Amino acid sequence: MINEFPKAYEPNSVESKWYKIWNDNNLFDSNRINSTKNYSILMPPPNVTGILHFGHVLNMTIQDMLIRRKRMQGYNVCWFPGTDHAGIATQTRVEKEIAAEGLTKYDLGREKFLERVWQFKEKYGSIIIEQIKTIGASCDWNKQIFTMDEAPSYAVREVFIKLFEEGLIYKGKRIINWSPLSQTALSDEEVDFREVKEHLYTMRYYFDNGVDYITVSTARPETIFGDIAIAVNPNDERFKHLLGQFVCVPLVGRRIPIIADDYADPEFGTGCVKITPAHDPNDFEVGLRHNLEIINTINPDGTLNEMTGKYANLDRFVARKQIVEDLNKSNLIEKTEDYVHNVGFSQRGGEPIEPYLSDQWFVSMKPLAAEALEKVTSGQIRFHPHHWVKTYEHWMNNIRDWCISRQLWWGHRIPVYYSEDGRFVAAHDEQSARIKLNLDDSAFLSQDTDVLDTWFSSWIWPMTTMQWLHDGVIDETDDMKRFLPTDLLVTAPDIIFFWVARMIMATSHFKNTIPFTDVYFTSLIRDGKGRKLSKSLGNSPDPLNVIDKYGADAVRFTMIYLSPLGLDVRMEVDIETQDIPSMEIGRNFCNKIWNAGRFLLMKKEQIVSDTGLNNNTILLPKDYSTSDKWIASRLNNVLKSSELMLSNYKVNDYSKALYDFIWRDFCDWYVEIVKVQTGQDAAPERRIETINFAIHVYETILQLIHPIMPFISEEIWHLLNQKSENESISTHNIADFDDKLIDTKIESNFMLLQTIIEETRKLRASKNIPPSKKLPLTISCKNEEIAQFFQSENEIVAFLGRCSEVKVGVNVDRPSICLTTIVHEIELYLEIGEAIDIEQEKIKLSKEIERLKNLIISGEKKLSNEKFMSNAAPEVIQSEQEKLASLKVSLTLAESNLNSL
RNA sequence: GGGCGAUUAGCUCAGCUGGUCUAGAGCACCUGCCUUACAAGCAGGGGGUCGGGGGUUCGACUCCCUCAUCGCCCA
Repeated sequence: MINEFPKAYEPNSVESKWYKIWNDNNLFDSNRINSTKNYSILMPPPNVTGILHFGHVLNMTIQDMLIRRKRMQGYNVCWFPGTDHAGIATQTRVEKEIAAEGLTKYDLGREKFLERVWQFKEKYGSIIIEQIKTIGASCDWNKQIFTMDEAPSYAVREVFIKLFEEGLIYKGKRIINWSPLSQTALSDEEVDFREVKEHLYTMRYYFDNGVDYITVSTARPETIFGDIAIAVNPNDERFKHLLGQFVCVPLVGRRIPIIADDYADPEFGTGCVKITPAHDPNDFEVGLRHNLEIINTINPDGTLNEMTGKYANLDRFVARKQIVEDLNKSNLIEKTEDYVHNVGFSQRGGEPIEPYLSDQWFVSMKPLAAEALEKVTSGQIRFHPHHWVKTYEHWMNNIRDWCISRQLWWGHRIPVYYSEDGRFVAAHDEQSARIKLNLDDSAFLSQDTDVLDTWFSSWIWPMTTMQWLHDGVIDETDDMKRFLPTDLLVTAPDIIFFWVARMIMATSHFKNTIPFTDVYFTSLIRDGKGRKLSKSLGNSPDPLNVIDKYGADAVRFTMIYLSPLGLDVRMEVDIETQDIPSMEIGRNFCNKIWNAGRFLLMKKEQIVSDTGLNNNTILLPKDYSTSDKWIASRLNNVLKSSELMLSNYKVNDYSKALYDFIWRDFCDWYVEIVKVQTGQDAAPERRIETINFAIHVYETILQLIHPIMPFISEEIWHLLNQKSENESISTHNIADFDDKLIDTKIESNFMLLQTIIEETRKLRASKNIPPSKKLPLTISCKNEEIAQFFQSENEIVAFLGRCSEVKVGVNVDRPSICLTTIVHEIELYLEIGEAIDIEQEKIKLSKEIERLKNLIISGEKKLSNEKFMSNAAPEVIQSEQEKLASLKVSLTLAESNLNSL
């Protein structure tokens, strides 16, 4: 058997082996068992053409942990996986691909181009899903959907039609965020504002007389061709007399009026502001109020158009330079100042967005927001960490309509049909559109050429994953009955508006329920310099390389261990070697767990061969030693707290609790003690029952770590049990904690034992005595009870303290040559068998006496403070009194030791 | 400008509703060890006036105010 238990854990082969077996055995199938308890999680769909990054790794691990935990608790679990079509990103990539062939999408035409995108999706679309599998994600793959699949597409159309008919979707000519690079509209959420250093130009707008002028400041002189008015504040006394007069737009020559509008801020610039309704959202509003003409002067690709004369076809920023130069030549610029202001950038392409006037489709958000806000503020949906509720509230209370149309080809085409007479209607197909429009079968219709924002299919994800409206009709599916609302959503906080908020809106509006009860916002992963790991910065190693190096379990564990709730994670990364050195935490932990298992199994084999007893009889609680009781108490504590931690999504605390319990309590202490308790001197039955008990505790440990480290726990579980591959640790319910086994008295007794052993080790270490040199130890106790305790644990102290013998007694005389220490009124005498440095010992003792005295003074001060005595809780006072008494005894002992030196 | 969060050992962080804290862990550093699994390990050590200031309290890393620095979100 030991041959099968190599000295070091080799994750790679183990991981690929088990994932295949799990999958083949339908372990992740949500119909695997028939339970009344359901638990489900919606996977945030990654982009179909994306590749795995560390954000995914953390996110997927958290989800998998909770899914696996519930699976081990007998729940009927379903983790809904899928991918989204990522409109702009995917289309851009395919455009690049065909550009390499010297083609544009217009050369191919819409249909041919879409064929290419589908080919691209077929080729690359499953990469990320396969990568997610290497992490060990236990999704129900039978339920995987893609946003462009037929069923969710049907639902998308149906949702559009419903909202259109309810009047919640409308078409309008608005200033929207235009991406010149992708040549499409974007929603407000897809724009990032950044401060940029530019210039503020103050230009002269001359009156008809050609002598007088007013000055107007702008950061965007290239938009003067669209100027249609100059606005001043109606209360601005400086300009009241000019209202109604006309000035001449520099370079352009157009005469425009001076109008009064509150939008003009007397404090800003000169107090006069040029109004360019086609190129600024605020100016657009002014234009509406004053019924001004709208002149568009920019092309969709960000170049100036024919309205700008000689500047036509120049890029907006090139044109700006040119125009400023020309204005200066004509002495039309009064001054140029440095100017820092916020500019919107496309999240996708990174270029400055252009406020652009165009016909777009919008979802009217205010009617949807009220209910969605209430779902969160009322606590029906809980956010973790809770502080995100404020951000959510703010967005909902200041919500603006959602621009959902995109001038792309890849995506769900807007299901709106126009008749020749200009009417339009939302419908699934031409035929039903004709019926709705009262047209005969032969009437010509054209479909809207735009597609919908990708998030328009994502916001109904909670329902489409459950096959809602997959045929446009079925409004309630079996999955919905079982799993809606789902239990948890795990996502990065940057998509709280894009996705979380809108899913809540959609589910509330269409199904009058919530999509999930809990939302966990994950940490952001940053490099050692605090920068977010990102592809564009090139500061992220490929997670697969890191997994290959350390194993998926190690990576999973480390990510969880380093990710506190609500805070970002910083990790040193090395791009050259594709390494994240801190992954050693998880790898070393795996190694520790592995070797503990290896040892227990070896030990059992040895005992079986020594005694001839080969059974699985486990020690009964009535026969537990102090140490057995202690580990049982610690184990049950961990079982209890892990349930509490996981049900509160404290996954980081969970990993820490396991790490400390397994490494410190189990390996450092209990396994060492097992070596004593199963030694040759022990009774054969006792030996086999004790090792079986230790293995039993260890198996529970495997169950505890399985959610975080599924592969290694499965592998060892099989090595221990010789189970068939069809069985899995994850289908055996995890043990419940037993409150009766949690014993604080035992734990404090054991702590005293630990302290004595540690003090003994410290004495040894202070003289650098190697562990091979065993020395006699005397434990001098203050009373018989404690002496008896140490007498009974004599062997353990001897083994762990590397002692040749341990003498225990009450107020034992100090041997003439020894190192001493006093702890909890107990004196330790370690005979090192050689002369000790008296002076050094005196210094040590004097320091100790000083320390004790200080503590005694502060304790006495506290206890003589009347206010403390009258205000503090009785148990606090009592513990202070006990502490003081104990300190005094220790002081006396230390002083007498010093005197005897 | 508004909101949220952070500031504890050289680094990364625990420390929840104030009193077992004489402030912990891991990494790094130093010392000693191939000791009944694990050197990816074991045993031990050094290192912090808990960002500054003020307040509440018998008592503050913990609560309040304020300032500073950093990060994120919204305008």
